[in-house]
Amino acid sequence: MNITEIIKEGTALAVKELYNHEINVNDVNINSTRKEFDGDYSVVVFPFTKVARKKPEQIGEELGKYLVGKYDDLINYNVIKGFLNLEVSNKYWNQYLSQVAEKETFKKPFHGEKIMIEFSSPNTNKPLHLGHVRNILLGWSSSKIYEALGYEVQKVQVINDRGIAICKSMLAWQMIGKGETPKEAGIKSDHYVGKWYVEFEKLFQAEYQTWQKTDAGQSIFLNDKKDGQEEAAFFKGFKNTYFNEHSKVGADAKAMLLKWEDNDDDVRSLWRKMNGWVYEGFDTTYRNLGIEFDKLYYESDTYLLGKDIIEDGLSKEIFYKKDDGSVWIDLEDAKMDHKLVLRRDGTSVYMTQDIGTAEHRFQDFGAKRMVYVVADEQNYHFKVLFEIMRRMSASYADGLFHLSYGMIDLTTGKMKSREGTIVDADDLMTEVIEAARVNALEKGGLEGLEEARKKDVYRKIGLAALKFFIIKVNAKKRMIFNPEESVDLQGNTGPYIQYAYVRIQSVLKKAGEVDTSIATKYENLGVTEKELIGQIYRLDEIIRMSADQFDPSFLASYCYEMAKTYHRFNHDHRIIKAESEEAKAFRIRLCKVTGKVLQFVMELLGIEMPERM
RNA sequence: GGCUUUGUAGCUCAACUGGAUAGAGCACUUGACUACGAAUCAAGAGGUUGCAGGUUCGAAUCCUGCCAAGGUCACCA
Repeated sequence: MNITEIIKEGTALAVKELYNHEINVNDVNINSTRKEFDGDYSVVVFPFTKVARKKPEQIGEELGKYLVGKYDDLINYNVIKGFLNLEVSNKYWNQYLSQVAEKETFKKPFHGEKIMIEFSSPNTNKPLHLGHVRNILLGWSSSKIYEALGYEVQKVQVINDRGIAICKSMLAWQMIGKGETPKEAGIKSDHYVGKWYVEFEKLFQAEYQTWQKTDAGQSIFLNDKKDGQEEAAFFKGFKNTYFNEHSKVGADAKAMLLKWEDNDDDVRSLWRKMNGWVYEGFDTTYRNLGIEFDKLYYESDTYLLGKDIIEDGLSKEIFYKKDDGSVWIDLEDAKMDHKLVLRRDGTSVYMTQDIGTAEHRFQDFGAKRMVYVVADEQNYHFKVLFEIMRRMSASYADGLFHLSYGMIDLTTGKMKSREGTIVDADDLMTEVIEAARVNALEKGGLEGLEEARKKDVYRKIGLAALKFFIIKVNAKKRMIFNPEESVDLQGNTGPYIQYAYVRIQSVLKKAGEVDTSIATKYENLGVTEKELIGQIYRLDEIIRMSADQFDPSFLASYCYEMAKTYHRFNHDHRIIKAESEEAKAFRIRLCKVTGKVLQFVMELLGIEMPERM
């Protein structure tokens, strides 16, 4: 049994014996003792004042005396206000360290449970951007965390490969692309398709502007405008209607979508060609980011799913049909609205697809837990979806989870494609790696290394800076992205943690073979040494917490704290020329374990460690 | 307007889920390389936790009401 459990159980036992009152072990409130006081763990004694009918200080004394008397590993106590500070023996810490040093891995063995995690989910008409990067890092990291807890994880990407958006790119390319390929244009292929999407918007805007001046445009403006509305404001709001009802290119794009749905050979082959370009580009981006998927779902395969489930639900009276033939669900008793699930022409909407896809995936993989990594703008959608699945009595309904994250803002405001402020994922990676290269050359720590390995280190450092910068922020919160800070290499950053690891490797290399078996004879543990072991001790707890809340940011601050303690330890103590052989053996062991933990946790965050930097 | 999320140092974020004097980094001011890597360490300054009430031995955290910002309320995805 580990020390925190001993303290909790001992306290519960003490309360029972001393005050004749039963309490739940988990209700014992303990935390790490603050630095300014003596001790390792503190028990909060206020909750016992009622049952003991004594002052907190007196209860603290009595509990402290009881615990220290009963358990050898607790060697001292003091009471300050309502807090009982307990000191754990050096022997305990030292033995704990030797146990951890024996471990081959911190990963838990497979226990049979499965979890599916969907993330990234791009559209094929545009390249990946900063928003996707946050999504991907959260999804990837959550996958790694659940794997570490012994789950079988299925990493899934849904590709939104159909719809009006990709038709716009296709149409523009067909109209003015003259059969050009991305290779001929010298542009990364997903960016190339994105370029035609932008070209379409230009064509459309030009057409729209011209139309606004025509008699037809003016008469609609004069008839439909609200009182006192400016012409520019009116036409801004009218854009969608214009696209759907008046636009030539809009009609062409819609016609193309219909042809696509009719399986028209020419349209389908153009669609396959251009999506192929996009996938090629995405693959490169994913590879550079260091991530991969186990399975891809294409919306073109799944967009018709779900209708049969709606029929089934209709017969069970979970849904109802309106006079016009459209199908709805009434969620008012769950404090939501009525929601459409089938159009009056019988075609599906977004919700229908998601209902069908959930069932489809469950049949594919059989995971009771399915996680959707999607930005918080879709909170309501998922709330509705999960409620519907519950009412359909899906066996996995309670295992559905929306990993909702806040969107990223820039220091200058929101990212908007129309204003050209979208931060592109490929550009971003190039920039951070370049910044890492410039910095590494300045520091000169890589001299003598061959060029290919140097490049690998630049990549690891740059990506660490970028990934850590994003992942250290609580997933649920909206965050502000400052490009300059994202390439910072000092302070609370990925490279700071990498540097701790590199220092460890350097020490271990210089030390050579050291017999660590005498480490447990070392008795005078210093403050930073104890602190470091105390942090190692918390690894499982932090992983558990990140998993439960689907938030890797806990692990990010955990490794930052640990790296920081290591740097201080490294500064305060001599390792290779320690004051005794026991001290040296102990510190080498501490270095090894710290290095292993740091590497393990950073891997859960999707960040690689360099051996030098 | 309904529902919902957020508001903490000049800036970017923490605070282990109700515990002790609210902590880090950046930026700013100092100090430490003839020490195992200075991408480091040590120190200084910086706060009415949006505001006002309430619950509690104890509130940044829970409740209520305001204020501000975001999201969402499509037969879009």
